[in-house]
Order: sequence, then C-alpha cells, then structure tokens
Amino acid sequence: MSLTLHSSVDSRKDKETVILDAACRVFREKGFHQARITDIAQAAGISYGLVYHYFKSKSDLFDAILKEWWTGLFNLMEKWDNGETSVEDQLAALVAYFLEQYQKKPDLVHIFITEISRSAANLTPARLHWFKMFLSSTEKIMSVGQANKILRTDIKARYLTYIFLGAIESFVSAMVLENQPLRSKAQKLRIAVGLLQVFMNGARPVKQ
Amino acid sequence: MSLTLHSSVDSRKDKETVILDAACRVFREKGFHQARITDIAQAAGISYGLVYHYFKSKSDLFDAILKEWWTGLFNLMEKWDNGETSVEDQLAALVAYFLEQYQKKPDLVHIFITEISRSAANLTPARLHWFKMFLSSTEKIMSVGQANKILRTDIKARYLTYIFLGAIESFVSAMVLENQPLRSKAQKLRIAVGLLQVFMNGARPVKQ
Amino acid sequence: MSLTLHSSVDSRKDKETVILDAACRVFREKGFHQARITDIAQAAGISYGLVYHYFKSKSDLFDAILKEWWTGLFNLMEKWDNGETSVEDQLAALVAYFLEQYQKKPDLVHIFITEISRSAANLTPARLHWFKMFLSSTEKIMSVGQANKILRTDIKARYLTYIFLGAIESFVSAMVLENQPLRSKAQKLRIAVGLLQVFMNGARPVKQ
Amino acid sequence: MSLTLHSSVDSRKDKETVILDAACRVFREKGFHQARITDIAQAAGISYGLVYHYFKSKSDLFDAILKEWWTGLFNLMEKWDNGETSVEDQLAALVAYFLEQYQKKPDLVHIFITEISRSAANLTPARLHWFKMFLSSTEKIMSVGQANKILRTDIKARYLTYIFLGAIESFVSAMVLENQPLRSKAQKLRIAVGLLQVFMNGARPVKQ
DNA sequence: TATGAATGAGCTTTCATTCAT
DNA sequence: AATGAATGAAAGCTCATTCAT
Repeated sequence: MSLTLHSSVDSRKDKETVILDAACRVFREKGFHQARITDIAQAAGISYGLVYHYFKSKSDLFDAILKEWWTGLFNLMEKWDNGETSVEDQLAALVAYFLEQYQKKPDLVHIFITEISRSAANLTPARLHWFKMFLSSTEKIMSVGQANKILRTDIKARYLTYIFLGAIESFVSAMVLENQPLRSKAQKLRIAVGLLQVFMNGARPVKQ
Repeated sequence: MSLTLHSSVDSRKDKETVILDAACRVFREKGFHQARITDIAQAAGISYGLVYHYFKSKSDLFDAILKEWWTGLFNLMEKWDNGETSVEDQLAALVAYFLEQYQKKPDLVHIFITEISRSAANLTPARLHWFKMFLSSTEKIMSVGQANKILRTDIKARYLTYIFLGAIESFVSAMVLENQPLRSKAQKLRIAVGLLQVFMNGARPVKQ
Repeated sequence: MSLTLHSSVDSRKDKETVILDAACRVFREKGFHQARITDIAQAAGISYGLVYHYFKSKSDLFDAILKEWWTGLFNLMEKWDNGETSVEDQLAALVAYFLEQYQKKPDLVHIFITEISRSAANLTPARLHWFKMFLSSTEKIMSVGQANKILRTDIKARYLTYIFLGAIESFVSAMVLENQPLRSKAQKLRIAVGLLQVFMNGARPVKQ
Repeated sequence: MSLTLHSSVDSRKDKETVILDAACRVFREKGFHQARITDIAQAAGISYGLVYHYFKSKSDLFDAILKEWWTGLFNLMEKWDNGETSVEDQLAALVAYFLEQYQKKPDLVHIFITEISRSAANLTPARLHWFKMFLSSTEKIMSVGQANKILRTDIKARYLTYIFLGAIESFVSAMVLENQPLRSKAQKLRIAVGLLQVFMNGARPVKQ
C-alpha cells in the first residue's frame, strides 16, 4: 500500500517532468504565445485536459519551467555573496552555467534568451522581477571588475553586462540555430574559455 | 489643381507612413503575434478597417516595415561588391547603420532583432531568405578578415558573425531597454568605435 | 445649353446602363451575395463610390435589374388577359421571351433563374411578390390547358407550371453552362419549337 | 465498461449527426455563403466553437454533407457498369433515388440542386469534379438511349441530360417550395412513373 | 488520473456604405 | 459627377480553460 502510494507520488513527479520537458521543447520551437496546450500535450503523449491536472494554466506551466532556470542560476550566484570569488571566476562560472544548461537542456537556455532576456519589455511583473535581480547581480560583478581595473570604465557597468550576456546569448543562439551539440567536456571548456577570452579581451581597459 | 493632386498623393503616402510608424511602435511593444490590428489602428488614430485599405494584411504590413530595413541594409552592402572596402570599414559601416537606424527608428531596429534575428527558426520563407542573405554577406566579410589575419581563425567565420551581430544587438537592445536616446553625432561615433573595438579586440588572432 | 442638359440626362442614363450591365455580369458570375460593389464598379470601369450616386444600395441595384426582367414579362402576359390567345401560343410566347432575353441578355435570364426562381425560399417580400404573381399567371394558363384537355390532369396545374419552367430553365442553364450562343433567328425558333414540343408531348393527357 | 466506451463512440457520431442535420437545414434555408456557423450551432443547440471540434471548417462541414449525397448516388450508378440494366430502368432508378432522398432528407436534395447543380459555375475544383462525373455518367445513359432509338437524336445527349435532370429538379424543387411531403410509397411511385413518363414522352424520337 | 466534449473571448479580415473633396 | 478615404458591423476561426465522465 505504502509502496503504491510512493510510486504514485513518483508517477506524479514523472508525469510533471514529462510535461515540463515537452513544454520546454514546444515553447522553444514556437515561443510562448504561439505554443498551444494541445501541442504540448501531444509532445508529452497525453491529452490536453491532463495538463491542467498538473499545472494551473499555460502561464503557470511556463513559470514552472523558468523556476528551474532561476533556481540553478541563483543557487550559483548566492555563493559569491561572501566576496571571496574573483571576477574572472564569477564570469567564467556564468558562462559555464549557460553552457552546462545548454548541454543538458538547450531548449531551456533558448527560452530564457528569447522569452525573457530578449523580451524584457513585455514581461509579467513577476518574471521581470527575477530578470532584474539577475541583471543587478551581474552588473555588480562588472562594477567590481571596473573597480579592480580589469574592466574598462569608459563603458557603463550595465552596458558591459549587456555585452557580456549578449555574447553568451549569441553564442548559444548560434549553436541552437546551427543545431550544434556540445559533445565533450573538453569542447565545452574550450568554448567557455574562448568566449570569456573574447569578452575580457574586448572589455579590458584601454591604454590611454 | 496640380497642387491638389500632389497633396492628394502626399496624403496617401502620409497616411501610409502614419500607419507604418504606428505599426512599428506596436510591433516593437508587443511582438508581431501579440500585436492586434486594433492596437495599430488605435496608435495611428484611425479605424481598424482603414489599415486594410492601405495594407493587404497584418503580414503584409509587417513586410512593408521590414522592407525599409532590408532596403537600407542591402543598399549599403552592395557597394562593397567591388572589394575595395576594408574589412574594418565594412564592419564599422554595419555598426553605423544599426546606430543610425536606432537613432531614426529605434523600433525598427528592435523589430529586426527580436522578430527576425532572434526568431530565425520561425520565419516565413520570404523573411528567412532575406535574413540568410544578410548572414551570408556578413560571414563573407568575416572570412576575408580571417584570410587577412585580422580575425582569429579558431572560431568559424559564421560564429564570428553571430558574435559580432550579437554584440551590436546587445548594445542596441540595451539602449532600447534603458530607453537611452542617441543624442549627438559624437556620442554615436563614440559608441560605434567602442563597440567595434570591443569586437576587434576580442576577435583578433591569438598569439600562440 | 438645352443640348448640354439633354446630353447630360442621356449621360446619366448611359452611365446607369453601364452600371446595370456590369452588375448583371457580376451578379451572374458570383451570385448576389458574393458579388461585391467593387467588382461591379471595376466591371463598369468606374469607382465604387459612383455606384452609390446612381443606386441607393446593392439591393436597389439588384432590384433595378430585376425590374427590367419583370417589366418585359408582364408586358407580354397582360396582353393575354382578354382570353383570345390559345394556351399553346401563350406557352410558345413564354419560351420565346426566355430565348429572346437569353439572346439579348443571357446574364439577366441566368440571374432570374438562379437568384429568383431557384431561391424562392429566401426572397425579400417584394421580390417574392413578383415571382408569385408570375407563377400564378403561368398556373392559370396550365389550368386552362387542362380544362381544354390539351394538358394531362393527373398532375396539378402548379406542378405542370414547375415542370414547364424547369424545362425552360434547364435548357437555358445548359446553354449558359455550355456557353452556347443563339446565332440565328431560325435556330432560336427551332429550339423554341423543340422545347415546347418536348413539354407538350410530355404533358399531353394520357390515354387510359 | 465496454458499454460506456461504445456509447461514447456513439455520442461522437450522434453529435456529428446532430451538427450535420442542423447544417443541412441551415444550408438549405440560407445557402452556403449566407449560412453562418452561429446559425448552424444554434440549430444544433450547441456553441459555435463545438462545430469546429467536429469539423475543420465550414467548407469541410459542407463537403461532409455532400459526401453523403454522392456516395449514395455513385453506389447506385456503379451497379450499371456491366451494361445489363436498360436505359429506362436506369433513368427510373435515378428518379427514384432523388425521390427517396427527398423523402429522407429533403434538405439534402435541395442543397444538391441549388448549391451544386445550379451553381456549377462557381464550384470548388473538388466539388466540380464530382458533379462532372455525375453528368458524364448520365450523358452516357442518354447516348445509349439514342443508339437504341428510344430517345430522339435531334437533341444532343448532353442536352437531354440537362432536360432530364432539370425535370427532376423542378419537381423536387416544387415539392420543397410547396412543402409537400412524400407520404406513401405508392405516392412516390406514382410521381416517379409520371415524371419518367413525361420525360420519355417528351424525348422520344420524332416521327419524320 | 485521464479524456476530450464544450464554451466563448478574442482575433483577423471583408465589404457595404458614407462622406469629404 | 466622380473619387476613394474612412468606418464598423459581421463573420470565420483559434485556443485557453472548464468540467462531466
């Protein structure tokens, strides 16, 4: 009996995951507004009515997907609150997070880029809140980098933030568009290092 | 009489322009799919029926907006066919085009970025065609830059293209998001130079 | 001056006729509801606004077309009120009227058949009124024919009416469909005679 | 359990039938173009959205109605391919089919006449295809009748086809218009025989 | 849990009609 | 007389969401 219950709970989690994965795929393919619940249900191999058994609404389902993204990201960033991690390491860790996520869930990264980062103007208040928190945290890193003279100061910290995220996003978008998989750990490292190098080179202080 | 006729022709053009401008604004605010004809008509101060007097459909209206963008861009790029312009100058001209357009029509630039560049996966065939032509042309510039040893070759020309465009887009997106106006010619130049510098620095060949 | 006025009146008539002819063509091609004022104006070589200068509405324009039809038909039939014309001659005259009209204005006949005769269930009260008057008059002829023993009585006069008109309509429809012109007077006569013969043969009293 | 499943399947069929019947009624009353989905839904006692749950579009719904008509008709006619049925019997069977259908589904017959037979000029390609097949098959019967000297040859087989179908249609139209029900089998037979007689008499070869 | 029937708000588009010029 | 800009009612269709089974 208890086994049944347990497996039933697991089954709930499993089904939720199946739906979330399907939704991820469909949201990435069509975008939030163009994605239909029917599409998601079909992709998950269930009836569309069942989606509402697990999620309150389309919006709710979307937020559940985003939650995964933000949880991972803020878990990572809150470790830096003690100030012991170098700017380079923090930026490297950010790049690494994007690439790791891209490896595990490319759709999730793509959704973040297109539906959040690139659509910031139209976000719901809750979604905007998380995004702004993320921007602020990244901007703080840039400010420290400027204070430490490893980043140029003739471009505002917020702009450096945009450039940095833009570079990551471009790279990832490109890989999505080209359908490029991240095969080995080595390859991931090489790209991460290259990407960071391009940014740090580009953003290093100019000799007057 | 000729004046009347002339002003009548102008009136049609004027109204078309009013609609196009309103559409530009609304498409930027809400995105193509979320923008309603009613919104556009309201923004233009006319009834929704009139939109269809000037444009065949919502899609047609959108294409009319894009046409302006592509016309300007390809007019610029076809001058380089003779091979007499340096890679740096071509890239600088591209940056300048984006910034100039952003100054004149920030919404247009934003639409290009969000609806074309960042949504390439869902474009209509016609729209994809133009975008791919643009990508190819830019990639060709990067290839020449690599051949001339002013751009690193450990990153594929197509990826350099994405990074370059991504940097421009990030910058412009940031300005859109921050509602940052481009006040003086000097400011525009400074940003363009800075942006190009960041890219060229970041993308310059690595000493082995 | 008076010449000018006169020619102006003529010009009004002319333009009205042009519109009526165009409308006839378009109504026949598309049916009343599918015909657009724009189509008619285009067919007439004028702007759609001008149609409303000559006719109050689309419905009004349609009625103006029908008026031509009914006027001719009732002009013909009222001559028979004195009872001096034989049943055969009356039926022959009816056939002749349809064929003549078909020769002069095939579209008009087609409109009568499809929009009035075959759509009797949906007519406006005014249009239904005229149609019912025509049916009654024709039925009266059939009744006389039955009384005179030249038409079978085992089929109600009203049904004979439908068959008779149905035969004419079939023939004319066929000619319309096959795009068959009525070339000579002789040909017209031959068809009229044949058609009448088919009906009279078919409808003649059965020997018990 | 199996009962529940079965009744569920039935329920889908039932609802489809309810919609088809309602559509039949409305299409007959207003014609295809004037019939609104709302009308059909109202007639079926459901919401308009549900119509789209069962049928892809208004056109699709219309075709579903026509399919019933053509299926019955071609099932009947393909039995004659072996050439063993006499011309009279074939024509009689056609008349009978129209009358039987009229008895069961008068709206269906009316729709065929007004929307297909009488509107052949504006049919969609698919609809025209079926209609032309039917015309050809009927024309073939007439040709055989002419070869067998039981039908006059001074009228082309195709024209005889039009007259024959026109006679049936007139009759049926009349019954529709007069709201005349077909009460008994005997009555149906009498009308069928009368109708065929009228045609065969009218179309029999003329003695020279 | 699971299904899909049922609903209706909401969107694009068409087109008769009006009216300023 | 003549044009076509302007309006808005009306219709087809989509799809998130609810709910009976």
